[in-house]
Amino acid sequence: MNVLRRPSAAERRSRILRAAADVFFEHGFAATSIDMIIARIGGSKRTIYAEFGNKEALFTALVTELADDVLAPLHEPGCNEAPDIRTALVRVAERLISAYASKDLVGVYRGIVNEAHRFPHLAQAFYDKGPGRAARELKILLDAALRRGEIKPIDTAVAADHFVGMARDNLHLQVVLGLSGAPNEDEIRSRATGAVELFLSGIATTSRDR
Amino acid sequence: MNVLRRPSAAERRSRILRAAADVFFEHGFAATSIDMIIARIGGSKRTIYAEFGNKEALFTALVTELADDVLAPLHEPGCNEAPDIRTALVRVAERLISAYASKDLVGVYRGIVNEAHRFPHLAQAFYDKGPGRAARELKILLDAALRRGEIKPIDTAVAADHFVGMARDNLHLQVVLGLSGAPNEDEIRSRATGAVELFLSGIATTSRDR
DNA sequence: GTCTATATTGCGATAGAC
DNA sequence: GTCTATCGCAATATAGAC
Repeated sequence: MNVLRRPSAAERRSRILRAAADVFFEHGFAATSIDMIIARIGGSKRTIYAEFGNKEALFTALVTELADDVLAPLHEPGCNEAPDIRTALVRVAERLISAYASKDLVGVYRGIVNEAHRFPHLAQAFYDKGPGRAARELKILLDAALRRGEIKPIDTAVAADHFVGMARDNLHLQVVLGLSGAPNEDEIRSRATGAVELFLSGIATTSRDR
Repeated sequence: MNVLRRPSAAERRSRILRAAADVFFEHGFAATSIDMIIARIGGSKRTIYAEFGNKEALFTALVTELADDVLAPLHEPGCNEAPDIRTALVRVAERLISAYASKDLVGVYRGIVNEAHRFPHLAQAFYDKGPGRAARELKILLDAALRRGEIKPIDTAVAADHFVGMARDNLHLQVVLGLSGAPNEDEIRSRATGAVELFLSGIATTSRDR
């Protein structure tokens, strides 16, 4: 049953995390046993314990690493280097909406909501890395636009929160509740431009029309 | 420890629901036993089973009835009878924000996110009664304002979704994740007017300044 | 209190790396 | 050949269900 080549440490680790994610997301933290993960990928419990230490650490690792992967596009260099605030916001909104509707982030979100009392530090880390960081970076973007005179003098931190809220939207909620699948490219683009249009025409000094 | 007067059926029912809510919200559906509820209010398991049938039905009842209670202010008569769209929106936003941050709604939300796969109909009902209904009623409000010429010709359904998203906001997320307590009156009012200002200046035909 | 499930650990055997 | 990671199984501990 063994493969011929011994997989690298990184391969092994990510295989474990992928399988663990699938099982944790389907059954929840408490109802997931290490054996269920082993059943999917083979190998020995000892390998998992050697790599992660214990079940909580495995859960923590998969939550943080999966969240990092999903959210990475939001912080790519070049993300903030748009010619104007409108283009920059559309780009951010598309990535936000897409991330919020992704299977992995929804799984992570559900897991954290379930286990927030058991892993308070994890809930904090999730918020800081996701919506918190998005709002912080957005505030920087807005401050720059403010200096360039592109937007009205408003509280940019509050505006950033509103924007992230709009991007999260009822669509994210429907996905979290299992009422809707992931949106397609067109839907994401349309929602992103719509949100930016609404957001911008509110704070732009020059009130453009659609 | 017993009271002299036998409580009415309605009193008994709501006492059970209150206790059940507290226990379910603290431990989650799976980890809650009927005995834990009995331990809080006394009485017999038979009373609960006679009233609700089983654990799932009890959970369903408390989720729907608590959600109804929390969301009732959103649908009160008079809510839509404001002199202008701005006043109406502020009123709606305050009630939305307040509801989203309330202990009961957050508890219900967590429970449903946990058990969405077990109670798909419940997730659907929760969405329809809460964010879905709010967006529907908001759309009616916006359509009326549109006919009165108060706002630009936009897709009012999408705009309503955006508004509800703004109201839900990072604040709601922080409460759900246990990172923040309920906001006070001032914070709610300030967030509501801020969101409406941002929202309105985007869609109002006359671009007012703050 | 008993019983079951499962997290966690111990250890000899083995397969690939070198 | 040695060396090391991994495997497979067995054993221990413990928490919760009944």
